[in-house]
Amino acid sequence: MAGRKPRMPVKGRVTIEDVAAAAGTSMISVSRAFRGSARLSPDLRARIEKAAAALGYVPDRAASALASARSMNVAVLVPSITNMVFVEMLAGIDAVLSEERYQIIMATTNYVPAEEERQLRGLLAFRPDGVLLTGIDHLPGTLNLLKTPALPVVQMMELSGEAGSYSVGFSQDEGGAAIARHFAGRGYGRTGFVAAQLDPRTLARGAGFRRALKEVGLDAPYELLVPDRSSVALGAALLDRVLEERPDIEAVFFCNDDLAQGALFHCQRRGIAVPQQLAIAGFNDLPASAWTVPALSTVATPRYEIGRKSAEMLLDLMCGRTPKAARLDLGFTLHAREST
Amino acid sequence: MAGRKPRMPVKGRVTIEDVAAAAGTSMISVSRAFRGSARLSPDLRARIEKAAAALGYVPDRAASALASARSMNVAVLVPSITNMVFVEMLAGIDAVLSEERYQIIMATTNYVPAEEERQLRGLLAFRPDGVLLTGIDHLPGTLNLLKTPALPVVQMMELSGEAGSYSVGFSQDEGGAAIARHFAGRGYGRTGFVAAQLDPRTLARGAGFRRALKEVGLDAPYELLVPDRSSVALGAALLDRVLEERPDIEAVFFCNDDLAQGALFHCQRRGIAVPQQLAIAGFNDLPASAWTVPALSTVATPRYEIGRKSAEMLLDLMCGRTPKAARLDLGFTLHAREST
DNA sequence: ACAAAATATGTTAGCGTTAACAATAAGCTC
DNA sequence: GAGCTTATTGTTAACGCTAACATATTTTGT
Repeated sequence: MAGRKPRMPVKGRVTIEDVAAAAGTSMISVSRAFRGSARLSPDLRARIEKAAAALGYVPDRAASALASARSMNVAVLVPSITNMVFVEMLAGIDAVLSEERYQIIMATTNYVPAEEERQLRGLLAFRPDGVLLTGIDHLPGTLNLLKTPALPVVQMMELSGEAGSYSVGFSQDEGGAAIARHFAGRGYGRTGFVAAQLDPRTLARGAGFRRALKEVGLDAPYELLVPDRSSVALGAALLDRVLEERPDIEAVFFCNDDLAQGALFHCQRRGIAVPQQLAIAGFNDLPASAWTVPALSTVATPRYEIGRKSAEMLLDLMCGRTPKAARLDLGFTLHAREST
Repeated sequence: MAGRKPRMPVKGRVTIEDVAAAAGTSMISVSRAFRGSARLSPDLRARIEKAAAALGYVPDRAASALASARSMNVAVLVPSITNMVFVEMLAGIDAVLSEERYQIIMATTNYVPAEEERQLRGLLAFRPDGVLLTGIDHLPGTLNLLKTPALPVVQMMELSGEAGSYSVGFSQDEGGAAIARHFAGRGYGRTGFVAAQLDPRTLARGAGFRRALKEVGLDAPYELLVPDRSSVALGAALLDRVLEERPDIEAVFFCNDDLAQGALFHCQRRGIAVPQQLAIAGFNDLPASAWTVPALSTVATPRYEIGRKSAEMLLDLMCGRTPKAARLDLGFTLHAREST
């Protein structure tokens, strides 16, 4: 009306309206055709599909999300994707969600709770229909962000005791305890626990290890905890420190396989016989751990299944269904191999 | 007007209008405050920020993208995130893009060109402002999808000869050749090339290896190529096949470090001395490769830098600037270690 | 002191899609 | 064949935000 300059049409963007015009129908029918479910005559559907293909139409999620109040996005927060454990978990999540046409919007927290909150805030701008968090320890602000729009949330890797919260994982504490009992069964008395990247799951493993040693009547372990990020290189370095401080140590539980592999290699290099002079155990069962020489004893964790089941639980919540259980324990498996 | 039932207000969603009301100002000022750049009086800005914080306002990217024709999303396609190489590349991309408030929307192609096209179509629904692709080989349909909206695209890991296309990477072919020359320098005459997951980059390494062997006057290598996904386990299995068919082989170039590590471990298990009885080289220099015993000879690839530089180049393109170069070669480094 | 320029804020109309209706055509019951 | 249901298609008004203007308000130059 008022003589405003019309906005420059964005070049080349094909909209639902263009498709409708080309197919000789209305926008809403095109919308229905693309969402599948609605009833359309096969004839109309075919015409629309042809027109859309010819024009190279790609639906706009932003517009769709705005209009429908469903984004078909799921926000996923993981500590790191340098760690294969979380990558495999993501693969499980994606396998389930992509089937239902949900898109994963992912961010990494670098194991820092404040970073989790910051990244979550960024992901919420995508108006996700649900959220998957790693672990059960979150800042109050993080939980607050999820409270106002009452977003469905599932926590992964650990089991929550909190009422009204959903979680899929296993007992990290029991995992550590399993290693302790294994050490006891092998007759190792002077043990150690070496950990890096002291996230809650790592600490829980240590706590379980300590507890179970006590339960079977063994001495408390020598402990070496450092805040650095785990790596094979760090495992080698920490092994040196352990042997310097406790030359008589018999068995060491490394909080994950990266460290354990590094220690294993370093023993080889230093000519320390594993397990005769020193037994080594890890955690997670990374793909290479079965193939090192000696093969690494470790606790295999079902992260792919955790990803799948978490996604399924979230799917239930997003569709308004009640999940069978609010807390799903998928357990773990001790693999006693050559290194112990 | 017509007595339509008003749409249920979506519960709990705080909009820019709510913030404006609470701060006693207009929507546009809130919008400006959140986008930073626009000029606002410090007083108004403070009031808006306070109101937004109190209400727990989170901007809606979908609405913003729709209104501004800029999504601040960048689509990234990688073959796999099980492969650490691409994870590190992603880290480089994210380091640069998150700085400029862009969000990465990522999908994996599983090394399948048709899957790349399918996933790209899904990502385009996010109306990304730019696209990062892995490799320079794409289906015609894939390129077509990117042509219509004239999206900025940068190709990563390989160098494109195509005019008008942008790429950041290194010569995979030359990487393979470097191993060949290294083998020649060490005096190995009977060589082999073992590859899995036959993507274009893997094949280029093989081609370079073959070419350079010829150049230095050595026999063509024994070759074992399988389509399976690379893994440590597969490396061990392939080593057996190599030794069965060519017991007199002196040096084997595995197309990546996963396979090479598996072969290394397997030699150890079978009591084959590396490098005395058999020399082994890999490709990529994974973190563990410097720590195995013997340490693995390999070609270190600058994937983190490739990620960074690709993102910077894309940033240039998205802002309408012309990148310094359309093709950026970041090279590679041969690490001759104990395994050769 | 007064126009000109710069700064700060507001108004309006979409962006591309879908929910909620409305309308029309076709099929069915008895 | 009237009255009802069902299947198919269309119309309109949002969704939450920002571009493009318009309108104060202040600063600057001379």
